[in-house]
Amino acid sequence: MNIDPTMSVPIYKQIADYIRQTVAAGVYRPGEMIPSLRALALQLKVNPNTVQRAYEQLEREGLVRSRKGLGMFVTQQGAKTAQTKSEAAVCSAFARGIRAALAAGIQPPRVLTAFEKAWESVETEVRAQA
Amino acid sequence: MNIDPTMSVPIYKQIADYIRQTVAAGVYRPGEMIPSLRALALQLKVNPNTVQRAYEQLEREGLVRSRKGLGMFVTQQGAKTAQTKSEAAVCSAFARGIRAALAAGIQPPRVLTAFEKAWESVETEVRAQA
Amino acid sequence: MNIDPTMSVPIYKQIADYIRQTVAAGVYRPGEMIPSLRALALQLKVNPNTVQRAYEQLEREGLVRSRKGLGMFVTQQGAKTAQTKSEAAVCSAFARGIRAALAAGIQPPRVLTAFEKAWESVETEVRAQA
Amino acid sequence: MNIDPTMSVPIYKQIADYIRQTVAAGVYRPGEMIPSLRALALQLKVNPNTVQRAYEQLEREGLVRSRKGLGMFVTQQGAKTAQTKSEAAVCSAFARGIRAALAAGIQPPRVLTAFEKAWESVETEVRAQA
DNA sequence: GTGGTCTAGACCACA
DNA sequence: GTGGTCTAGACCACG
Repeated sequence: MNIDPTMSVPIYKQIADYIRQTVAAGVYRPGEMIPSLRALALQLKVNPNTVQRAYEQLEREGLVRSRKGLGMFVTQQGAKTAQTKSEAAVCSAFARGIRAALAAGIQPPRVLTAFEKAWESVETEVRAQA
Repeated sequence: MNIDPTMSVPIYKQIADYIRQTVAAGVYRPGEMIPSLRALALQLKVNPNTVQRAYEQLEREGLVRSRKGLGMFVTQQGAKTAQTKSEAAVCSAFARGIRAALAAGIQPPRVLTAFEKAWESVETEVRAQA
Repeated sequence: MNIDPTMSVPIYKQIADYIRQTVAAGVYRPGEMIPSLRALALQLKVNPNTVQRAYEQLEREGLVRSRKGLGMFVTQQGAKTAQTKSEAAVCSAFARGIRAALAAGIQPPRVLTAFEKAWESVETEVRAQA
Repeated sequence: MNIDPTMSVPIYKQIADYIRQTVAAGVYRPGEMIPSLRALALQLKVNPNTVQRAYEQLEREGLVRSRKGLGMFVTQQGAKTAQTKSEAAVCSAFARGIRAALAAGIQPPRVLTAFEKAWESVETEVRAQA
């Protein structure tokens, strides 16, 4: 997992996004526990309050549920919720891009080209990490 | 033009993006003046300082050049700069979406579906405005 | 540090120049935090917004990086950037003087004399402060 | 004569500086008339008010004196005044550079190097114009 | 506590 | 009229 404290995206959001994507991808299944607050804070070398804030948001989304003294557990509908949320985020990012493109007078074919270009650049990133 | 003060994107950035897209679309051509600080502030019902901040950023990007007592003028390379910047913003939005999709374990075909869905939703918006 | 609000150079630029020189001189090293907005504003008796404006410029130059909730930190290449920028500013001031001198028909030997005179006057200032 | 309306130096100051340097260089001698307000405005394609402002400043400096209906004439002590003023401006530019250099921890030998570099760059400019 | 944004209103410099 | 700077004071987001 990669947390970059220098990015403009706040740390707590990076954490929440990461957990949500992980649940959506099926790494943590309904009923399973996600990493404990303190363990994750230690691993990422961030303030426990920051992790807490991320976990609060996930709980508000209904993705996980805290059981006192035990930890945070993925809810039964958690996987589905995570998938829906994640897909909505993806759609929203695409919509923002398309809206900006049309406003700038970029023609539809060129918008598709931009999409392909973005795709390739992401694939290159992924390969570089591996 | 639509400014939404409730969005997380700061107002001054929304204004800068709007002007940049406008220049990219050829509404204001090199050598022409963009709306005066106060005029735009009145129209958008925001503080002149906020518009100024947007204009400062555009000047830093080399899109416009300010002349005291006269106004802000689109530079010769302004149109090209605006197009490049705008396209980069579009690509970046797409890349963000794709990255999030892959992280959430969404399969490539479904990513394309999401893109098409986003496209349609934007088209619906545009029609609604017209 | 001396801020002179009566000078034609805007205060926020004086502050930015001061911090840049400080970083160039090695007072703040890469990874270290520069004074907080409010602290510096109090010390200089200026509005925090004015200091912020200076800090924004330094961040744009890549000298520092802001982390919300923590402060502004000198980047790894910050020291080098600061030195380069500072030296460029010095050269530019000299060039402006030389250009003015030649335009006024001052002969090269007298330009050198003027430079020596300026040097002595600065040394006198420095001694006076100490 | 070169007036650049896009520069940060205000136009009226560019004009005043130019005339002052010209007088210092002996192009216009005491008792001679400098170009008429309207003629210069036409030639430089600037607002006559702007030229007027430059001329007002020169008159305040005691460099020229207006004779109603005739024009602006270089005063008897005008040449000397212009030379003094010009030299002071040169010294001041040098002093600013030296002050910035010392503040940035640049060692005296390197300051001299910067001065030589500036000199060469100005000479290159001059040759390019010719 | 940190930085970031916004408003209201002032004053200045410039053409 | 134009843009540029500054203050005072508010509210928010982040750690």
